[in-house]
Amino acid sequence: MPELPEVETIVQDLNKKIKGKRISKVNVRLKRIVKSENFVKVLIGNSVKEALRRGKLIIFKLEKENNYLLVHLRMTGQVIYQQNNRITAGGHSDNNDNLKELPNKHSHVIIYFTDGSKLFFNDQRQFGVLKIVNAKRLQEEKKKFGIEPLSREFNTKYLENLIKNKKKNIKAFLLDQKYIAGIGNIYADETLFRAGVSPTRRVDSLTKNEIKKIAESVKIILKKAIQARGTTFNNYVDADGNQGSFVNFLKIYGRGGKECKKCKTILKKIKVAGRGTVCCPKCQK
DNA sequence: CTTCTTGTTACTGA
DNA sequence: ATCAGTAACAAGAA
Repeated sequence: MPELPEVETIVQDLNKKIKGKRISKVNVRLKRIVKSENFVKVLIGNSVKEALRRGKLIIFKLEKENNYLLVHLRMTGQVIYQQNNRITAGGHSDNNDNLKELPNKHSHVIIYFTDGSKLFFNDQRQFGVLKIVNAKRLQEEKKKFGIEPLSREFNTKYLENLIKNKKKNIKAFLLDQKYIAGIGNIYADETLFRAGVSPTRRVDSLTKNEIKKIAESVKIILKKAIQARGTTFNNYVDADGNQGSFVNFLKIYGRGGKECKKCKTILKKIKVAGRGTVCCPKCQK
């Protein structure tokens, strides 16, 4: 599941690959994925100035007329860059089919560049979204997101102010993109385990020290995950088709029923905020 | 066959 | 207004 670290990895990779490349052709094989009428028209003849990220959203700044291509991968979306019939940029993958011939049956949009390279948007579940927006609309889209957790402004004090007068549980709060942008199920669970806070705790019950721990843990976990080029829990792959290695550092996600790495207590799998949630009843209070 | 999975939005009822 | 819960979206794994 592409969350902030996975999207960041993809964006960094793509930035090295497609800056300045001009689009010669666009093939929309599944119309539902594309939410803009002018999608093909805007892209053809345009070029990519740079790739950016806001939360889990990929933003391609286009050269012409202040337009932007927005890509949200949702659960199973992939953005794969292919040059000379060899894959050099990755995304979330399933069945390692990114290593096979592209396009495959999940390749819903293909962007062709004038130098012969291609960008594939693949999505098994077809929940991903591609659209074209202008500068004004981009600002509106960006405004829906809360603070970037890796920004300087995000610290204990900021988080303290953010949760003021809120009554949600902390897991639902961390997952809510309008408060903090980019955290999904994996990193919410890992963050709360590291902070020693139960996912079911209401935010108005947290002590100042717990808030501090959570703010610090968010940053540390996300930074480490980016360093590891993301989490390949199922099938995510990095720029060279290799797996993101953060799966080796997961302490809690996907480990329900197994022993806690800290205290050997059997980890609980529960449902919080409508999401499968793993926590240690002893380490997380 | 059923159930579960994940991100997001929409909707319900409290 | 705020919050919890659930359905919906689609496809596949178990």
